[in-house]
Amino acid sequence: MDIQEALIAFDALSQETRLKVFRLLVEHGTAGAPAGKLSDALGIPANTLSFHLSHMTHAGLVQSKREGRSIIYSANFPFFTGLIRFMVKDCCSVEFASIRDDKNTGCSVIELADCCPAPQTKQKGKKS
Amino acid sequence: MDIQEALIAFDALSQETRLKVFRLLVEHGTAGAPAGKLSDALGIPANTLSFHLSHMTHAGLVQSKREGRSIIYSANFPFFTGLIRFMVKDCCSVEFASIRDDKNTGCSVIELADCCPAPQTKQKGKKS
DNA sequence: CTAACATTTCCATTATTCTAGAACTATGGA
DNA sequence: TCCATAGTTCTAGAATAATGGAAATGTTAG
Repeated sequence: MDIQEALIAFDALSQETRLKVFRLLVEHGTAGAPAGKLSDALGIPANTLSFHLSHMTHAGLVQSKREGRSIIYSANFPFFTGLIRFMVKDCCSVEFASIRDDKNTGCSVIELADCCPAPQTKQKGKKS
Repeated sequence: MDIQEALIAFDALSQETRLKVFRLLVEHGTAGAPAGKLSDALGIPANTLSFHLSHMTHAGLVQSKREGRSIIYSANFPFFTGLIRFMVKDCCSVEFASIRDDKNTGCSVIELADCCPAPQTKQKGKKS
């Protein structure tokens, strides 16, 4: 993920209808849901939704496949986690968000500092 | 962080100048940098930058304080990590991104699945 | 082939956002 | 006080994005 891709991804997520669509698709998991179902669920005209879905597809956030008369949309999870990785690596400071790869699980492990307005009473193992 | 806040945050990050400003501020850490320095560094007219900084401040991404004649802007790291938390908790599936609190360190620990295009039967080796 | 269906494309309208010149406000120094 | 410096606000035009009606496309069933 480079800065230009991230920009387009943020843009896709910065509109209420699109963010709602994305969250709805997340609920439907990798199986996804047909455009009409999303349109019904959100009460948005099919053509308007189609515009937003196309926007999100272009951004990389969702993908689609035809299944009979329907077109099934689904969230592109690897892309979304890629965006999170970009935010941690390239838009934050290691003091607040660090990332490392866990060789055993093959996962990226992110630690977010719990730097809240009201610091905990114990808080002894704090670095920094 | 609720959906409305996240929307405004994504909007703030979805514009090239603003994302560049944020990344620049991240480099300056908690100390931050005066508006003029950002303006010079990015080659953007002061008034245009001011418009974007105000946008970002309203979103919660940055904060400012006056210091003599300068106004020092800095990244709001807790807010930004809050946005990452929101993305993991409320915009993703546990299969791809999980989050838990580490009682010892007081940090949130996120695990991002290394979900590659070709899901092998077993994947012990790391691939980049 | 025709009809019904699911979705997209085309188009015009409306709304929002970006940009930068000019004017304005706030601060510190002589 | 007057001046220079540092930023912000006002303003309006240009550019971009969102919306939904109507028409077009692609798919399946009869």
